[in-house]
Amino acid sequence: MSHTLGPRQSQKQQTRQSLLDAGMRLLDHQGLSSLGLREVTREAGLTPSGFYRHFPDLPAFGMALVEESFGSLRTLVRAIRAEQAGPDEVIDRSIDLLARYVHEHRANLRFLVRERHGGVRPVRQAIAARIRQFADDLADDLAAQPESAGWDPEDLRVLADLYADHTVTTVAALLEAEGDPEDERRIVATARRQLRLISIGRRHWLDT
Amino acid sequence: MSHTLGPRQSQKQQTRQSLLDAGMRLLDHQGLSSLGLREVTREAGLTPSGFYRHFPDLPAFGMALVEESFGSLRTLVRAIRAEQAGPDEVIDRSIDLLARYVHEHRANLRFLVRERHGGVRPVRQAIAARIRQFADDLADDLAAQPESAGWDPEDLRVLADLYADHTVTTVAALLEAEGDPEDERRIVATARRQLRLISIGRRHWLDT
DNA sequence: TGTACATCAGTGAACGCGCGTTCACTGATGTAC
DNA sequence: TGTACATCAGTGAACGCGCGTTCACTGATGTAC
Repeated sequence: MSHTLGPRQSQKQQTRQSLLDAGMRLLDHQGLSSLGLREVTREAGLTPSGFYRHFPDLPAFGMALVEESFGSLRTLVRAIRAEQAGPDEVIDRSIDLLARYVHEHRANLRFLVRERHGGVRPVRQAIAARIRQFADDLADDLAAQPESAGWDPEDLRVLADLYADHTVTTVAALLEAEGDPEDERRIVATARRQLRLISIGRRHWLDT
Repeated sequence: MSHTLGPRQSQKQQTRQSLLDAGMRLLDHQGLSSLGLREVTREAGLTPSGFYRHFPDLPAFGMALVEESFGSLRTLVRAIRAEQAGPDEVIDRSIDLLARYVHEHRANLRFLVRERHGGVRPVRQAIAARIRQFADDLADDLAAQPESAGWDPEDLRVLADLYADHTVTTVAALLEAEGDPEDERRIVATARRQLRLISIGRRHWLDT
């Protein structure tokens, strides 16, 4: 029995979303651990006490922001996994994809990069777990490729970690560029060459 | 005309240092932007108002912590530069060095890794500048090596960036291990293999 | 060396302020008949 | 369809609290003679 939400429910959901949006907006300029409840409700146009109709407390709000940010990342991860680790043109396409995503989901990515080593432990752990999952998936993808014939599974995992860390580092660098096209081009070009160097290393890994 | 500091001066310096130490202790569990003046003076055993005999305000205290942390890093950077980017045993020694430094300067490194993408812009910029300087120096070192004959200087700079970013990533991973020997061994082994893969890529870079 | 005055690191009280959280409330939406 | 009661998202006042900063002070250290 599906039915559309009544005006009450849908209005509530909208308010909840406006709180999350306000939080993300404020987190562009500050860390999660210095984000205040009154600050968020002020930005969202809600009474401080109204906050408690949507979240039990401030830490829960922080975790909701993590969920929200990862949600927006799912398609990026899927797209990268579909492309990663082939010949040069695939590298080029992956990096372009990354650069485009940084433009479209700047706030979410900045939040994740910042809080990855931030002051709130549960948030840090949640982010680490997702990145580990990404590397695990990448290792599976690599194992399925013909270039990986004869590879020790552990070595493949090490390679996947290197790709994953490199991706995170590149995202962080692109964010730091603050949209400056010159900086972005330089970062993209650097990332490309680094991936190329890694794939050369991969090609000759079993030579010795 | 050199003369030892009188009791007043030396006591003042000692108090200043105890404020910095207290700050570093507190920053193990939280971000700079949520660090409070009263919190710091309480931890240091000083009156809140006494703080102003040593720092004009809280942001200045934050920058002093950056200075302090980089000071402890200088010898690490020098040691890594002396070793970096040769045959396998040199890779091994560099990584061991890194792991040792993480143990000895945990608080300083955690602070830098955390605030590298943290909420305080001047701090972020100061840290980025130092890492860039590290990569610049590394590029110079690489250029002086015989393996770099025939290399485009830009490619060398890209390689140096890869080494620098990899170093930072490894430090962050070691910090996350929280001293657990099992985790640390795994991280060190992974970092070693990744550096080896990169050096293989470097060896065959000019082949194509 | 002894004395009289200056310096200044650290104290403790006071300030105004914004914080997170609680509570009784209001009034639009939902439900039962 | 109309009516009477229940629900509950959002309000606004109030609370106790710790914050950063100021200020006049104290008493040990420094200096001049």
